[in-house]
Amino acid sequence: MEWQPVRKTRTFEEVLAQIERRIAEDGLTAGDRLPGERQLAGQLHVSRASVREALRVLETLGVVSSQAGRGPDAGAVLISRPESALADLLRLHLGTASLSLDEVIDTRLMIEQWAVLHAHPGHAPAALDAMAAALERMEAAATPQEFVDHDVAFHLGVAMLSGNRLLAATMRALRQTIHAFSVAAVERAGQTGLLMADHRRIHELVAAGDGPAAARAVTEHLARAYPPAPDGPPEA
Amino acid sequence: MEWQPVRKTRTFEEVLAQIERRIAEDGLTAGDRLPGERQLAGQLHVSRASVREALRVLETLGVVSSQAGRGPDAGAVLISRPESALADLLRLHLGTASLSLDEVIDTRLMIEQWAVLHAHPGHAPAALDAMAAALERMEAAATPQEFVDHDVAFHLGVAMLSGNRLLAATMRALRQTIHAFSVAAVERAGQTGLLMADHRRIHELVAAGDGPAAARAVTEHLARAYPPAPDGPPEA
DNA sequence: ACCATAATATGGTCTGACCATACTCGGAAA
DNA sequence: TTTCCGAGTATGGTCAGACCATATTATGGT
Repeated sequence: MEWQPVRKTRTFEEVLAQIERRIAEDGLTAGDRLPGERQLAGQLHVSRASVREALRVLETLGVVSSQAGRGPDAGAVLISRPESALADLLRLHLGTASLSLDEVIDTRLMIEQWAVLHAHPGHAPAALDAMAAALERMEAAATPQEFVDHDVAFHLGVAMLSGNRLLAATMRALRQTIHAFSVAAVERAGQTGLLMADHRRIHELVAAGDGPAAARAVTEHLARAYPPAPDGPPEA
Repeated sequence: MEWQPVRKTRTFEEVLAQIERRIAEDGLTAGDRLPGERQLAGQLHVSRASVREALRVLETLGVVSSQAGRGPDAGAVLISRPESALADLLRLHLGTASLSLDEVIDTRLMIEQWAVLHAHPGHAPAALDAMAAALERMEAAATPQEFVDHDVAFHLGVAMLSGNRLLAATMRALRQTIHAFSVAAVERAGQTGLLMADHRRIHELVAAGDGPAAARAVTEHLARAYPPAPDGPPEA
């Protein structure tokens, strides 16, 4: 038998847990501030260095953002833009090579099909509203950038139809990548009329509760928005 | 007009970049070691604290793992087990409430159904092998813990059928959560005979290339493995 | 040859200090 | 009175040096 090394927890991990707990219990949200480093260190009876290591972890996790020289109110700010951190994470995990377009699109297709087929009565209305709002803004968009901004919001709304936060989180995690791909696609396509028609159709079908038809519409839409995959597998 | 504050890079970020560069240039892989903290600090002419903050970031990203007291050969080890970091990320992003069982199971179901329906001829053989190996080990498992270890490996194999690394990465990200849930489920169920029969059936159907039937089998399996959801939505 | 002990190097932590920045507030100038 | 400028002050960022517990390696005695 082999002895397991007891895995003594390092103090910054304890600090991390306490901060997380505090965020949860106090219901802190984006924009709220944590106590200053010295204050935290004092309250938790640890050194400032340990507090800083914990804050560094929270920062790479995309939870807080620190800024020097802020006034007496002070401390790390809670943020809520985890996408980039998650994207970095994925990039690092998958090795040097970044995700292929196919992989991202397939995943998108999977999530959106699932979402429209499993729209949850309790969550769908809010998602439908978000989709409708995104549609309006898309119409008024002047630049491809702007159009894609709202396009992403629309598809995020689709992902939220089922009320499954994990799906929405995954979609948000892919936001950056999707955005980059999409701007290129829209600029290549030039006109957005067909895409908008697809969007409206999807929205209508979901609103009418016709999941299967919506799923087909989603499939067609993604096929139209992104080149039909020339062929030839990327890897040997 | 407002001036952007030039965002002076903090020294630990510079350290981070240098370490990443070094890893890439020297072609370091899992198991290789970085120089010790003091040595790194000396070479880069920064304090040990800055080096440690950088290492903490790399640790959060799942790139390295530090361990105290190792001999003169030294430093942080390169690893390739990003799952826990990703899991933490997701947990934090989704707010104070952790994911519900339903959300995790639904996502699993979505991924596995998609995977068996879109098995990629180039990637499926390797995944099938992994599934078969996991099956054998599951039979020999003595404890629920052990059984679940290989069960998770089996389902990870399922997720890899399509060759989409994003799906596999997501499944890996959920590994910890699934593992915890599954141990409880297996202990509750007591006997694993039915589950093993499901596993074998899924493997056979995929091997035979019958995606639709495999998808149905996956659905049945997950329904059997996890209680049929009493009812009553968790949130108001 | 073998095993227990000492030496050594490492990560983990703490203390106390200094810097540059950003806010606050009081007093001088309008 | 109002406006604006400057000192004061608290913050995050960084550093140097120290101590501890642990893990590896040498050492030395049996």
